[in-house]
Amino acid sequence: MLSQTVEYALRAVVFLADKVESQKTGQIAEATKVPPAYLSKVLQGLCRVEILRSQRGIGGGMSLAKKPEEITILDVVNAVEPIGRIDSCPLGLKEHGVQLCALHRRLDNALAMVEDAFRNTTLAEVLSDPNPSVPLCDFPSAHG
Amino acid sequence: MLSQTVEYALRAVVFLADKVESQKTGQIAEATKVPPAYLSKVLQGLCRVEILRSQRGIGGGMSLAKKPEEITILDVVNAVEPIGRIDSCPLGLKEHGVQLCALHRRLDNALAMVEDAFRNTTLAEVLSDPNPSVPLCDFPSAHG
DNA sequence: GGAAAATTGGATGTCAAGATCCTATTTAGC
DNA sequence: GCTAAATAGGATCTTGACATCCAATTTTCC
Repeated sequence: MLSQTVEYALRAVVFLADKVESQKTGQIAEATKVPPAYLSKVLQGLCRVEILRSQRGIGGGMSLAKKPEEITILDVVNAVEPIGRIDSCPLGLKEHGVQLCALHRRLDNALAMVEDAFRNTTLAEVLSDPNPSVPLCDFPSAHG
Repeated sequence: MLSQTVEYALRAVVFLADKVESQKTGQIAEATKVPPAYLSKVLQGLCRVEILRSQRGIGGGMSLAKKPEEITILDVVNAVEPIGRIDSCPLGLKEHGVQLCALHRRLDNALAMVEDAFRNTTLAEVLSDPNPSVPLCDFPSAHG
């Protein structure tokens, strides 16, 4: 239900949120197990919406454009593939104004719950979660 | 975030939940504004999991295989495109057992909320919703 | 200024979802 | 049994998501 690209993007930003220096896309790709060439495109997209910042040339790479406390899961998801809330009748009929029918209102409520959950979770919260499994599952807690 | 096919399937079952007689796929397609040939395939899938029942020949068509109180949104969604809960680390690492990391646990929690919401909504509830917009937006309340 | 290191972006390939069409099969009614 | 009405299912087409590759551009360091 969540696209592969969203998953890739989230892995990358979580990985970067833990780092103080910029990281090359190759490093990020290896750590997050994402195809490097494809990850490159995904990261470009995240740069355009200013979640990431890129630096070319020697010593360059990718880094967060904001503090981890200022980036939410929703920011990342929306940059890649918006949740797609239902804001008007998908059948296109306007007979009932903006009010959704029972079916679509319930579907949209579910989407709203997801959106809220994502909006209320920052990268900082993910990193500080007292979960014995470290983010991305396979990283020892080597920060830097 | 919800696939087009899920939307089509839900429209069809909600439409049928309101009918006592079986409906031809062409009628369903027209009412729900879904491409007829494609809807046919979707309905076939719903028959296989026994959400719908089909009847060939003159006077045949599609009808619910169960009472509207016994079919949930989740039943329909799962028949077409399962929610895709995250039950193990997407990176494939097993170092931390079955425990998800902070990122994936939060993503899975969001999926769980959707799953619960869908499991707790039957077609009967959708139909009896006191919403001024009738289901599928454009149907007058002509039952039959 | 030249070489090496990195991202950028265009072109292209692959595969599954979405969609269509046509024939086969089943069924009701005569 | 024959015919008309309906679904079943196979073959095919189209489009977008996912993915790869390579040349162009920017940047640092010497």
